[in-house]
Amino acid sequence: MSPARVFPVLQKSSVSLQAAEAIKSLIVAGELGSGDALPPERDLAVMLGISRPSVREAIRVLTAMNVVEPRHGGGTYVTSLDPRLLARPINFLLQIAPSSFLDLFEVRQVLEVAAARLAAARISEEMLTSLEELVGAAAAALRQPARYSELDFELHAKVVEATGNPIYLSLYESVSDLLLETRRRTARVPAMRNQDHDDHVAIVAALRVRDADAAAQAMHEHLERMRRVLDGMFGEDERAPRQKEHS
Amino acid sequence: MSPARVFPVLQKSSVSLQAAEAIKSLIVAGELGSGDALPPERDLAVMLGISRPSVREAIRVLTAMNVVEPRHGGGTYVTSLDPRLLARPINFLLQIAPSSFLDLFEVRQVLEVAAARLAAARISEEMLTSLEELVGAAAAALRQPARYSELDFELHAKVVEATGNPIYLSLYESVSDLLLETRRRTARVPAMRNQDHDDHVAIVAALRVRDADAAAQAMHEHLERMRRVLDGMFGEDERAPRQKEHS
DNA sequence: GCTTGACAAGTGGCCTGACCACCTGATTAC
DNA sequence: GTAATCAGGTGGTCAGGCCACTTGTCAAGC
Repeated sequence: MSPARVFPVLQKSSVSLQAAEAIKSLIVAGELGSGDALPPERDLAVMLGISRPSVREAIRVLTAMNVVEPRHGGGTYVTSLDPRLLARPINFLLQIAPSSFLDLFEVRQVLEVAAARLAAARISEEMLTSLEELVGAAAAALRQPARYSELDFELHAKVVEATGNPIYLSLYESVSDLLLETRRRTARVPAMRNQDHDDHVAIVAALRVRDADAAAQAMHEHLERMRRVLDGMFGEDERAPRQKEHS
Repeated sequence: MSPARVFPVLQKSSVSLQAAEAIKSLIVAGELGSGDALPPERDLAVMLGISRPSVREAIRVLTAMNVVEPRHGGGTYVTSLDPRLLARPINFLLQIAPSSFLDLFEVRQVLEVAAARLAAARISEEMLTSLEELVGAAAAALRQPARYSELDFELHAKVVEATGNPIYLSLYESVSDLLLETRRRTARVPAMRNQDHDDHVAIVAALRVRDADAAAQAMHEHLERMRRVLDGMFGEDERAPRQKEHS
């Protein structure tokens, strides 16, 4: 028994992924920071002792992770490393998860209600005024479905943003992305927009006075109303929303 | 004003990243599933109208995301797509910003408290007995850190599973997997284990009588205790951890 | 003197073609 | 019938080249 322990590294990873790791660890070690330029691909290849195609694979991997950003003809640079950027690739996880709209909406509801509660304690003054401006703009756009829906979207995202938790935000963004179509459909009814707007006013008011329970409660009721509408649109039998329409 | 609107796509993305997206959408659409083989790189190049190096870049990106797994000489296959695997790449974020552990834990807390609430209403009799068995087994393992930690893990996952919402489960699994190391560290203290166990008993008891508020409350307090410990480990002053120590 | 234009070097984007290492299944030798 | 061998398919890597874009320089024009 005790099979390993002697074998040191066992690196089955490809050279390009090793190169990507090497660059990442330079960033972790602080040798490379936001905005810094990487050496040219050709130089990097020599430095790492590998070929240029392999270097390019490594850079592509880091590009897909939003760690690095190549500019055609102008070099490759470390991004802002904003946690919201780095956490983005989770989207794919949600896209793949077996799900129905109702399941997704339930997750959205949980995330947003909790976000309202957290935001009440942490929201900044700027964020608060910005929210109030959004509500004002929405009031003026009650008769323009597309415009209203845009503002609605922005408002909800801002509440989540106000939690100050970037991971939370990117999770919310992906859920909300997947629900985009359902949001468009509920926004089409004028009466619905009026109700929504009243709800928004209540939510922002609760945030203004930093009443966490009231904010959570208002958000809960707001989404509960929408859920009831969705329930009618996507009954039980509409599970598994992803399938081909032909063949 | 209104600058865009006319320009349709503006695809500045490289062909390899586009190819990666194309393959991903095949998976999302269900045309490609777990364990399926991708076409050989050479064929894929012809099919997508690009060169093999570009295809390889795309495959490398998907490999780094744990979506696909090439076997030298044996083809490239879609992985299990396990949420825990897909979430792994965020580790980089946790490395460059250790304070994100707190953000991540906050997400876990929100998910689990809400899960406890939902589970109280929906949990099945089998699930309930299974939970009670787990608590019993944990009581007997209070002096075996590794074993206890295993049971603890299983119990929490089961509560989330009892919501009946698969998205919840994959979100929870990925978050919890990323926090694995921190869980190991908090589980090392014997006194902590006793406290944890008492909390678990309370949670399961609340689920047994289907008291949603009590279950949520018990879960909240349980995690709140753990959060306080983590707060000490990754406190505020650990922000902005990346700088060079030499010039 | 200042601006403007063309030019050249540097750099990323992409491709062709080749060789090697590894796996698999069929064929062959025993 | 079994085992060794071999050939084809496939991923891993490299070399070298051409194109597109950016940037700085430098000369021509104002």
